[in-house]
Amino acid sequence: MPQAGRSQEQGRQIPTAGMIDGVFRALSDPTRRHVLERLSSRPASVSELAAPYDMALPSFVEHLRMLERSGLVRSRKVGRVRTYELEPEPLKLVEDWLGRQRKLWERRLDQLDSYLMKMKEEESE
Amino acid sequence: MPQAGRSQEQGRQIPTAGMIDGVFRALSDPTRRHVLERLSSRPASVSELAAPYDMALPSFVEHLRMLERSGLVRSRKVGRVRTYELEPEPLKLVEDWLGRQRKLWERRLDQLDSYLMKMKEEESE
DNA sequence: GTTATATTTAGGGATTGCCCTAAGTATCTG
DNA sequence: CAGATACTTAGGGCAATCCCTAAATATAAC
Repeated sequence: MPQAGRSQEQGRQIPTAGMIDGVFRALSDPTRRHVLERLSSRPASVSELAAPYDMALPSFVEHLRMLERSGLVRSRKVGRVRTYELEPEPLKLVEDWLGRQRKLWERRLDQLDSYLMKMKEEESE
Repeated sequence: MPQAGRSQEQGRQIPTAGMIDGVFRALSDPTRRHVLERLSSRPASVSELAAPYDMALPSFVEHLRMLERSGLVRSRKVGRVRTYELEPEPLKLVEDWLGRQRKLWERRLDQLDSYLMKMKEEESE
């Protein structure tokens, strides 16, 4: 009996250094981001996903392949229909990087602010 | 009297739909991400930034240009030295997208979990 | 079994990304 | 002003992206 639970970790990739590159690149295209948004409500087939786009099917499918290579989605084929669904782990990877980075940036800019504040104080003394 | 404060908003870009593409693409290269990390401690010149990399200078400078096109950094040239510094706004853009997305994904997966849970219950009755 | 449906494969064209070397320009230093 | 320093410009190669059309394959439906 085949299981379908999320607790099953088949095919999950180990977060390589290079993996984050692929996730960012996958996210750099509006079509692919829209597909991900679409998939956040429910899994969908290739043609369902392709319908809104004025693009030849093979071109569109290439986007799906890229999303799958990046690990952001997974697909299974049943009969003649391939269904795609989300895989949220990689997103956390890049979110972590961004969060970490933003904290550092803000700290740095706060330092700059207090430096400028101090300058201003000393200036007016 | 030239101001230096962060409160000055010169050259800030309006968040276009296409801007987020550029930011994600800029972040998709490890060299560029490292540069950003490096810049989170302090501004730096081209050669300071290039030093750690085993790469011809013109190649490296191309990365810097891409970072600047994306809006993630800004540069000014004084004498023969060009200095780069961070520009945190664009990062928030992509962080927002990711945060929004992750919430949707998690909701979706929670729904899946409760669905599977229900299936299991009904199965064992 | 023929026809419609859902992809997939094959191949090609334009643009961009990511690297290089070689030679320039502009500025600083002695 | 001569030489060192800090980039900048010019040009080229190779691979990947992002789009296309035409034709194949595999399943489903009548």
